[in-house]
Amino acid sequence: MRTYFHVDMDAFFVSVEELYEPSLVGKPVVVGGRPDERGVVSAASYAARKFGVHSAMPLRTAYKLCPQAIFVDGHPERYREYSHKVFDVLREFSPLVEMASIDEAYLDMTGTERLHGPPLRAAHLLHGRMKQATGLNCSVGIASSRLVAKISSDQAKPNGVLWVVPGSEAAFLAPLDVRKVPGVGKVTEANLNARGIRKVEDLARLDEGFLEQKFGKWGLALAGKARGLDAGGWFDGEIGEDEGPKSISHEHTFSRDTADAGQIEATLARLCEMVGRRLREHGLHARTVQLKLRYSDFSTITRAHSVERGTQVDTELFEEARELFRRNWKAGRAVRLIGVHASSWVEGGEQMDLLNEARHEKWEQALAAVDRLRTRFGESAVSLAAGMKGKFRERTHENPAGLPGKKDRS
DNA sequence: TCTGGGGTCCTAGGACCC
DNA sequence: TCTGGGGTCCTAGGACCC
Repeated sequence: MRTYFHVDMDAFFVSVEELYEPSLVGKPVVVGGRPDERGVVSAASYAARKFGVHSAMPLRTAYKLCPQAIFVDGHPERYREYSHKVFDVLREFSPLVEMASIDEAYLDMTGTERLHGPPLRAAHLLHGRMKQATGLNCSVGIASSRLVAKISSDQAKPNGVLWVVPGSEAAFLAPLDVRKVPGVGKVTEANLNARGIRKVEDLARLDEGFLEQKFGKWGLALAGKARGLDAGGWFDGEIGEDEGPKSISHEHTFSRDTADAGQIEATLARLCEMVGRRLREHGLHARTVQLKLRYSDFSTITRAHSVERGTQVDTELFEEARELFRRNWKAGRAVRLIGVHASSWVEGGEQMDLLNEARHEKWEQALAAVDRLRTRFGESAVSLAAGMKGKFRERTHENPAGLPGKKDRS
């Protein structure tokens, strides 16, 4: 029998913003951008949630529901910094910690009783220590499987601790909506509801074979989940393994749909620089470059191309991405979003003739210098020439004329 | 002026190889 | 002249998570 904790930070982004701006505490706060921007809510304070505001909701909708809310931009660097602080606290309680996302983690607490006492005591110690060290509230779920620990931390929110005692898993899960099971989203919920399956107990009653037949491999995992088992899906493998990213991507939604090829390609260049930079940071070479295009009607296509040897060079990524764009964009059709996605890592530097090798080396050296400049002076300090071909940057509230600013000159 | 951005995993079809 | 499988890679799309 193992003991797992699932630790989930409460309204994480909002809480971090409150640390920087204490006057926000207790108020309806929406993190994600201004209410007139294209975008969705990243996080809402509990005061804002009372008005029906929740994450993933369009900002404009949030504004309609709660016009008095304070809308703030997100600060990913701040959240990453606090995520590291959270991790450090968790490591005081177990060597086996896995951050499942920026604001939640699994701990394998098996065998830590002599150090921290029984699970409930350890959880309360952790909870207090978290507040003391980071100033943030969290909720802790305790169970014999990661799946049940995750569901239980959700039930414990906000700012609570909940232990599902071994043996009581089925009784704990039975009355919950199927939607509470991680992996059951809108679509699966609707499919299950259409068959009269609403609660986890309805799911648990069903035959495994039936679920497998109806939902394939997923149905089998679902049958296990209904019984509180980790097998399959996101819960395989040991806690604490970090294998690094499997893909790196950046995308941009224009504040207004555009059919201006210059503007779109300039944005594409910028996205390739961002992807390239992160590939270099991780020491990765991508063999596959994928372009994503979303049109005004929200229809979305992806087009990918794989090459023999990988790259981490901005211009090479851009060549691939631009080629995909030119081949697949219907000229004149207004674009809402464009994205670049890199994947399929390979060891770099092999199988290149001497000329290309030299050129490639030069680029890598130049980019290392560019990365250093960007670290010192900010992301927009240096840009690919192609990125400037659009001659103007997108219009934003900071730059209503859409003109290149001081920061854009290189 | 409804619908972000960064990810993971799964499915399914076609190419290609043995 | 009729018609195997299995395995892997590539591509496109979709569900889901935070």
